[in-house]
Amino acid sequence: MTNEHDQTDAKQRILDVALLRFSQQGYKGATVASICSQAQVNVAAINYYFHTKLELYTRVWEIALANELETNPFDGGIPESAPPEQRLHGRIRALIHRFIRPGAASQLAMLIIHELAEPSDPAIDQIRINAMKPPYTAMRELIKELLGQHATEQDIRFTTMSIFTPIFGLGLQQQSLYRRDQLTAEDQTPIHEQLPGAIMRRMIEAQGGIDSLIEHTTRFALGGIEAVRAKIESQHAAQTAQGQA
Amino acid sequence: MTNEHDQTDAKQRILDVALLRFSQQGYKGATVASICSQAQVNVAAINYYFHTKLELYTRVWEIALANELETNPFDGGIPESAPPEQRLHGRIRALIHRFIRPGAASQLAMLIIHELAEPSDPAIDQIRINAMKPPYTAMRELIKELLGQHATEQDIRFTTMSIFTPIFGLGLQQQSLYRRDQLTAEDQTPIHEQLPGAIMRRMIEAQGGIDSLIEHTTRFALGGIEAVRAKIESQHAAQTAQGQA
DNA sequence: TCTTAGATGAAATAAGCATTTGAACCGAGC
DNA sequence: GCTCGGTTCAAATGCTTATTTCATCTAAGA
Repeated sequence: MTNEHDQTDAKQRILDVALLRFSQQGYKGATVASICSQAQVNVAAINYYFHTKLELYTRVWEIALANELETNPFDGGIPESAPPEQRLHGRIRALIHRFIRPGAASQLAMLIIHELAEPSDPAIDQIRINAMKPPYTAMRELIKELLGQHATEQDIRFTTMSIFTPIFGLGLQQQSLYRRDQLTAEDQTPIHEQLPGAIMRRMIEAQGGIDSLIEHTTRFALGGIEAVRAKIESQHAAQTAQGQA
Repeated sequence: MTNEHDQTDAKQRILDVALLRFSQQGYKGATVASICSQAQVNVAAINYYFHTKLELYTRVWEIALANELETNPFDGGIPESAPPEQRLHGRIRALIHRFIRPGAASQLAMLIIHELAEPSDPAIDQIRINAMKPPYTAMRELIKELLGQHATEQDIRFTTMSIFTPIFGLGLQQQSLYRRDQLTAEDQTPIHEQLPGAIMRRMIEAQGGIDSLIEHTTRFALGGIEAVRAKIESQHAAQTAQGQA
């Protein structure tokens, strides 16, 4: 029978630790042995409760995704009725908080970044798509609205990419630096502190840094959108004129 | 004595193959055994000529960096005397060609992306900085010029990041998809083709896609810069007015 | 022709990893 | 008290790695 009350049961302890380690170190980086030792269970327990490491990993993704849906709305709390500029600001704020906020980036975001950097197994593709597509699609629709009715499919996708990718990319850089910190022996000078990404990290970690980043990213994005919109309209005007001639 | 003329000598064959494999698969992904078999040498040859895998890897970085400096100028061939907007366009074109152009991204760029995704060893930090800092610094100076004299350090760095990171990030996404292609068994439907990154890949690989991306990125960047510059100037005007009051 | 340093090869070594095994433990129900 | 199923454990297994060893080959110089 189950061993009920020795603190939390083994299965739950494994899940808790696995969620933490996979999000910090990725699938390969977090070894079965390290997870088990931290969860204070024998290695055989993983096989007993989850069959394989990969199955444990998919459980962790499911949990992280469920946690995220429960706590962080994609729209940053801005209602659909608000003007699109304000909704963009809300979404960018939500994304930056989720992917970049020092020490508080969501575990799902960290899992996504690890998978982006180092795809682990096709088995989790479907759940990965479930996690990534909705916020992307929502952003895409918003961009479409902001670019106006004459925007082509390419205009919309390229613009969405221009806004999304730097946030992903910056999150990745932060994680990369974190992993390098881990790798560097204590007595060594962390030479990678000279990398542009490290300077960015210091700015983000400074007082008010994350809010400045949100403001900057929103402003930059709106400026970029405006430029693309201007091009779309001038193109459309030219085509209309030609059509009339 | 040396075995001179059996085609090219073993050391060179190892270097050629290693450059290829490390840039495609990263440090961990490219195994000593696979490199040796493709170079048609015994595994002992790597130890004989290079001591360790890590030393071979640093040689490869040195070679990739030297190749890059020889063939691809950072400025995209636009002279310093050209207007800054045009120089930005040249730099963005050079970066996109280097990091994203399908099938033709430079080996140095691919090495950089792999290191970003999965840092291998502090031993190559210095050479990595040598490879990344000059183009970043050059871009940073250009942005500074475009933002005008009242831009703060933070304005400059955030803006540079907004232009640089999407190009890195997109290159990373392309590599990530490539690696996932490798991982997926032939008889399986590549489900990851539904990911936003895969759609982007198809657009880039289409006829004229890469040029459209360059045009878009430049336009978006200039729009973003303009928005940041407007904020800087209005802030400065407000401060000056306050100073006078 | 013989010597010898350089180069190559097959096999051994050692470490890290996920997974499996089979015995031991433990507590509820008979 | 005894059994029995769920649970835990230490140790073994089997695979993939980089690295080492040492015997063998090769060709230039004496």
